[in-house]
Amino acid sequence: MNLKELAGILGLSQTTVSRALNGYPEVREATRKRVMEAANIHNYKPDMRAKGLATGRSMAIGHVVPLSTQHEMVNPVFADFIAGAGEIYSDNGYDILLSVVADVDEENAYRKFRSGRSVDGVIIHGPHAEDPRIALLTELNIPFVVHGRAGDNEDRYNWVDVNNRHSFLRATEFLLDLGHKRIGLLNGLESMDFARRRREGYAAALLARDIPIDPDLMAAGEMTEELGFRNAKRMLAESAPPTAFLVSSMSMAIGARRAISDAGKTLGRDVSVVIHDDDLSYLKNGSNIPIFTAARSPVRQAGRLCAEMLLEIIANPDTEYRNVLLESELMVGMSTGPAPKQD
Amino acid sequence: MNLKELAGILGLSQTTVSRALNGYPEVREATRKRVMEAANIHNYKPDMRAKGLATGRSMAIGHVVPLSTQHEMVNPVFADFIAGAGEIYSDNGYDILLSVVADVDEENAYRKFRSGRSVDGVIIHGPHAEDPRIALLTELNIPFVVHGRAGDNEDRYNWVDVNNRHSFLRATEFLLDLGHKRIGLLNGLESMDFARRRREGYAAALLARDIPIDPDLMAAGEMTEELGFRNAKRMLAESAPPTAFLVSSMSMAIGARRAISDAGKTLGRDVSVVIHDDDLSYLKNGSNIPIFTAARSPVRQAGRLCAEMLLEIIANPDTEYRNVLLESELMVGMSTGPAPKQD
DNA sequence: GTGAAAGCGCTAACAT
DNA sequence: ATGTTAGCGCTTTCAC
Repeated sequence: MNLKELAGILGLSQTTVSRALNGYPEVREATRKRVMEAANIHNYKPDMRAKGLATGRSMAIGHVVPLSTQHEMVNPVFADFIAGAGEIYSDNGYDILLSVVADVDEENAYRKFRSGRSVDGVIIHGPHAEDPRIALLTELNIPFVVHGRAGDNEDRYNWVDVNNRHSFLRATEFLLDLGHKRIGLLNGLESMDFARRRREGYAAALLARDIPIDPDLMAAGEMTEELGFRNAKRMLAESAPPTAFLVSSMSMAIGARRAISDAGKTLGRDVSVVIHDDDLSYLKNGSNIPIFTAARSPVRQAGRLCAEMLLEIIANPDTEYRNVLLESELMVGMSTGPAPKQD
Repeated sequence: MNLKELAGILGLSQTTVSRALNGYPEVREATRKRVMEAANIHNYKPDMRAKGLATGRSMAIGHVVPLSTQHEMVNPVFADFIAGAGEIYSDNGYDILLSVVADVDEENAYRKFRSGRSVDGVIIHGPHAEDPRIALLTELNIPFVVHGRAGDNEDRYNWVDVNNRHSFLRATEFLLDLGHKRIGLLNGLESMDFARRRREGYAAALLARDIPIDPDLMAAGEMTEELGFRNAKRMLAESAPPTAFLVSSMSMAIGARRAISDAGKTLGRDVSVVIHDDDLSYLKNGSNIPIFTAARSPVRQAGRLCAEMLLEIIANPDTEYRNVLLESELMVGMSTGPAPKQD
């Protein structure tokens, strides 16, 4: 069933039917009602491609998922982000066009989005410090929002980020307040913008209290359980091991937890602070685990905000650059120590 | 840059340029070469919508992500599956069209795929026992492959599944061989086909050795760490607690591990067997954790196979129904007990 | 081997 | 308030 057929049945022109269906004001209400009903009865739904061809819109948002040749891991926050953004998209009739590509082909994927006119806008995931995609998409003139930030030109593009620096500063202060002096940092890859900011926050908190920064207590790498385990283990084997860990993801925290347990440390006194995604269910009960506080990073909410921002930009391209800085939420899971300082 | 412009530059007709670009045989090689080069230089890429409109193909595969109103969790294997399928898709010029919808709207999402002609085929994720989507998609006459199976009409649709029943049977036998008599089952929601099969495997292994099936040792629910923790805790508190656990996902295993640790059990003797996804990095070192063997379920590989199968079906619609049954791989992570029986 | 023209299903400018 | 017509950018007969 297409427009022509439907119009034929109704004894109307395609134009009128189209107008009635798309809410144009100049059609009589009685006609609109009749058209709507017929469309329902015959289960008419427009061909999105033809619609796109005619209007220049595709009603889809592009997300590129790079599969690294090095470390084959899908961005762990991707699913949660999509869940949040997807809510907004479907409320507005948009779909997601996913392009899974080898990371070396990423640029080409965006170019194809552009020239194939297959999307109305894109979201950039996992920005590096100084990310080339910003310049590329600006050049391609395709509306985009960055989930995160890329370096320091923060006023030259649209973004939604969580305050990673402040989160880690706050979390470090919290550990310092508990009396810890040697705090191990298990960070993500520091080529990533978020990891760089996290380290800055960590370092700033230490410096503010004149505690020297020990390179041996800092590790950066992929956020896997394996690396969390290995790096924590290495640090714990040093002559002056850390008494607490600041961890950059759930997986690493689990690895660190294992290393702590292997090293025979008593769980109640070892502390990890983890900043990560929405699932912090493990905090909701008072069990005896070394992770007892976390900075909850609202990934799903970020997804919603990115999507809202992008749709607005698409609808109204000439607005100023916009951005949102979310605060993560410091959560306490058990009470073996004082509550975190709320600032 | 569109076809018309490119043809203009070359002094050829659109037809010839189109034919040259799409590998039709009737164009002279010299011409083809000239066209290809010009296309490259001017960075010509076809408008996919127009192409789709003309050919009837959209070069996209639909995946529907239902967001349950009850339990807001994204299918945990989704990211890994997409990574595998995405490889195949992008090799063949396909993209993924993702529709995130409230689960009650799922049927409508497929209907929109159909009438909007936005996809050439779909993958069904997380099939329930007797899944209505099979009938729906068959009726809509849209090519599809199921990741998993839906009930017992296995010869009436295309599917790629892992042998859940056999995995859990084998894993249970393994625990029995170690001398365990009371084995706790922490299963997924048993409305899901895979969970039902896993329970069958578990039950069959016990029955074969005349071990009664104790309902108190079986739990089914969402595969979260929280539920793994709670159910393991409950079982461990019983008068005759389990001496081993069979766990249906990584998250639940982590929860169970915590419950075991809380209960003060010695780690070396408590056993969990987990069947889950690709990331089993935690097994690669011999640390002292209660999870020491796992059935590795090749999600990414399943993604590849589903994608390959679907593309073949799309290319050749009149083939017989096809299916692939993958075996999970039983892995041993530490050697506190005998190696698993390989059968 | 190449080109002209029709058409895919829709929207939008221009009538009436 | 409704209809006519001309595209959107591509593929695909049909002609030469």
